[in-house]
This record gives sequence, structure tokens and C-alpha cells, in this order.
Amino acid sequence: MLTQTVVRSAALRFGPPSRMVPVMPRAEARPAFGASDRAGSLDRTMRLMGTVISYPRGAEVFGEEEPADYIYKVVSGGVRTYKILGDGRRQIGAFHLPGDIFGLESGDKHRLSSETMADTRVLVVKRSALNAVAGRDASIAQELLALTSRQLEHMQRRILLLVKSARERVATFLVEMSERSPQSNTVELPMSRQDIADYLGLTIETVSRTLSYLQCSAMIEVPTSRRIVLRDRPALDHMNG
Amino acid sequence: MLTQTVVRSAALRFGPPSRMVPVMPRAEARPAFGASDRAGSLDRTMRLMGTVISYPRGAEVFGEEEPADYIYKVVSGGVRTYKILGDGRRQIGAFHLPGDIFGLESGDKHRLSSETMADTRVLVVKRSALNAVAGRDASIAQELLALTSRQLEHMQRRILLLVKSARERVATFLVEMSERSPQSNTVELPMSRQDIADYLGLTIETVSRTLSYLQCSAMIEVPTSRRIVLRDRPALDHMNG
DNA sequence: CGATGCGTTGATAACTTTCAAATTTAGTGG
DNA sequence: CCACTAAATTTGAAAGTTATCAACGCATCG
Repeated sequence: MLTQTVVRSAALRFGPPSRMVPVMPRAEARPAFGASDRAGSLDRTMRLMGTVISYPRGAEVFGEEEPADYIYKVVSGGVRTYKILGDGRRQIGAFHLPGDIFGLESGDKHRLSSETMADTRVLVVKRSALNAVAGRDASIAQELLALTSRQLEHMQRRILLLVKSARERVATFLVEMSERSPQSNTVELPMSRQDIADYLGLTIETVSRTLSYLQCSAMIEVPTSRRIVLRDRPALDHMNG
Repeated sequence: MLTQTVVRSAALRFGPPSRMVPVMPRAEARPAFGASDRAGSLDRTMRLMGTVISYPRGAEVFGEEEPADYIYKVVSGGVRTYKILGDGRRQIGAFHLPGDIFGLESGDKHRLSSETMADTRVLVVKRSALNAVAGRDASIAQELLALTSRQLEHMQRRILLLVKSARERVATFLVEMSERSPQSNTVELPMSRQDIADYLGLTIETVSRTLSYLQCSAMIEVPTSRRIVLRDRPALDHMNG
């Protein structure tokens, strides 16, 4: 009962950051968590108060249990948050794309670790500074609250996702990604199959097979392993609920 | 692929509230979400400002999408929050026992419905009134924030739970319930097998079989279907991580 | 009693994982 | 630029897990 791939997990999955990969070309994806970009004062404030830091692919931005002193916004590239489970498996909390704000824990410690999925630039803002501004500027406080609220909603959807079948999970994931994508029907995946599997609570093999199935069923096309074209959105939507 | 039990779901699972059942005897369980009871100002404030309302078993406290104008605290009995999925399945969000505060949505609409699992008394407080007090009394605001934070953590644990095997889910559920129980090793379940199944994303048959398995393995005893004695806590804990 | 709802158990089918191998892709060095 | 190596992805076959369908037991209630 899940004695499973501790070796595979530890040895293969979390090896040293491998070779470089071109930074994702996606310009400004619609964020899942971040304030929408045209929006507002929060974005401006963060740009004013923050510093942009560049990380190579596979770098750790923050670790689990570290004090949550900063708030982050992806400028370019991509970040995944994750947690290593007792049995060596990895559960991914979220994928953060350009425009997304992350590291917004309600406590004072990070509950997840985070690392880059590609060469990534991140805007870093001191939490205390942002809180100070929020104390003075209600619209900032409101935006921060809205962010937290959106995260809660996302977790709620996530819970609903995890009780569904593999096909539904993968289909939902693709639709979700496409909604964050600039081109509505083509999804450029910044993450590996292993990342997707750990996000959906499946194995890479099941993810791969499911994608093959969706392709055979003409719901999607997979021109390259990291690019997926949604061919039959209604059918994919239908697998959600 | 989950064409499944729409009939069973709709017809059997959500019929009219069935016969009465003695209100749970559990006096004051340790709450999972609520402020701890010995605590504080929030509890006092709610008691001062609130009204106690009694519901029969199976009554709806609030419905999905309804405006979230009130905050609730279970006085006696028990409440489940849930959502009906597109395919007729039901996902349970949480079980609230005496002392627990619920209905604390971050938005202005409820994202889940809620109904009583037994005859239940609930303390109801107008959200606007509580917010007004929170504006003046920082300790109240803090307690409310802590509540939200705890809910986020709970959802996080929930996500971790849902990627595990049936045995792990049930074991984790029992441990979680026992930690909220006044008697440390005996758990009085206020909910049906169907409730547990919908909470864990399993079927009633799997829940039942898993409980039988845990009993055969001498990890638990099941004197009556609603009462479970944890016999081997270390073994049960070990199934978590 | 006989009906009804809930929980348990059994047999089978469907789904997902595991283990293994083939295939493709990406990076490296000549 | 091409061949070579390592990594990622896909595919296959078998095993394991969970759901489904069906039957049964056991209370409660009229």
C-alpha cells in the first residue's frame, strides 16, 4: 500500500536542476491567483516597493517552514509550490505563471516549498512593507483579501477535482491552463509530466495515457509534449461538471 | 467513466430528512475550526450578539450561493457543508461539531450548502455586526483571521488526504475525528457512512470494507456502526505521513 | 409481522498503478 | 552539423485498488 516509488521519487524526481531551457515565451498569461494585470494599485505598489530577482531553472525560491517574510509575483518564467509527503511522494500545490502572486500565506511560515520550473524572474516585496501600505490604503488591503479569497476558491475546486477520475482531472487541468493562456486554444505547458502528475495526484504514466486517449478521441492535439491544442472544448468542459 | 449512481445519488441520498435520532450526547468536542472554547473574546462576543436557533435533523442552515450574512457556531448536534456536483455526486466540505464556527466564507456568498446531521442548536451572529466589533477590537479581528487561517490549513490537509489510498483516507479521518473527540480513543460518529464516503471521495462500500479491514487488523473496534474505538493509534498515525 | 433505511459482504468489472521496455527529445562533444 | 548520451515521454502487460451491482442482515417503526 504505497510502499511505492520512494526511490524513484527521491533519486529521479528531485535530482539537481537539469540543463537550461529557454524561458517560456508566454508574455502575460491571465493569472489564476494574481490580481488581474490591468488592475491596480497593488500591482503598482509592488512594482514600486519590490525588487526583481532572477533565478535559474530549478532554483528554490523559498522552503517549507521558512518564515514568510516576502510576497512574490512572477514576472517571467514559472514557479511551482510543493510539499514532500512522508512516503517520498510530492504533492504540488500550484503552478504560478507570469502575473501570479504567490507566497501569500495566512500564517507567518510557508506551508509549502517553491521552486522555478524554468529560468524565472520574480518580483519580491517585503510583507511587512506591504502590510504597512495596506493599513493605510484600503484598496490594497481589499486586493490582498481578494487574492486570499481566490486562493480559497482554487483550493475548493482542487478538492472537487481530486475526487474525479483521471480523465476528468486531466481534462479539467487542460481547460484551467488554457484559461490562463494568452492564446485561447493552445496551451504551452511550462511543467513536466511529473509535475502534472504530482499536481493531479496521478502517475506520469496515467497522465501520458490519458493525454493519448484525449488525442485519439480528437479532443486535443499534442504537437509536442509541452504544447497542447484544445480541439473540442465543449467535450472537455463536459468532463468537469 | 462515472455515468454511475445518479439515480442512487438523487433518489436515495437526498430524500426527505428521515426519522429522528437522539441528539448527539457529545458535550463539548474540541473544535477543528472554531476558536478553542476556553478562549476568548470572540466566543463571548458571539454569545452576546447572537441568537440560538434549533433545527431538526436534516434541516438546511444555508444554501449554496445564498448571501453569507451570518456566521454560525454549533452549540449542540452537528452540521455538514456540501456541494452537489454536476454528475449528481455530493462532495462534503466539512463536518462541524459543537464549538465549531462555520459559514465564514471569504466572499459574500456561500460556496457550499449546509445542513444538520442531527437535531442541532446553532448560535447565529450577523456578520456585519461581528465585523463592526472586529473593527474596534483587534483581538476579535485576530481570532477571525486565525479561524480563516485554520480553514486554509484544513483544506491543505484535505488535498493531501485525497491523493492517498482508501485505507489511509479512512485511517486519517478516524484520527482526525478522535482528536476532536472528548474521549480520546472512542469516536462517536455523528454522520452516516454515506457522509463519510462523500467526505473522503469514496463509496460507502469501500468505507465499510475499509473499516472491516481495520477491525480485522486490530487497529480499531466497531462496537456499533456509529461508535469506533481506536485500538492502535501508532499504526493509524503511521498511515498518514 | 412487513416495510424501510442503513450498513455489511460478495462477485465482478473498471480504473489506476506498477514494472518493464521502446521511443522520442534535448543536450554534448566532436 | 552529426552522432552520442541522458532524460523525458510514451506504450505494453500484469497486478492492485476501488467502484459497481447484487444480496443479505439488522435494526426501527408503523
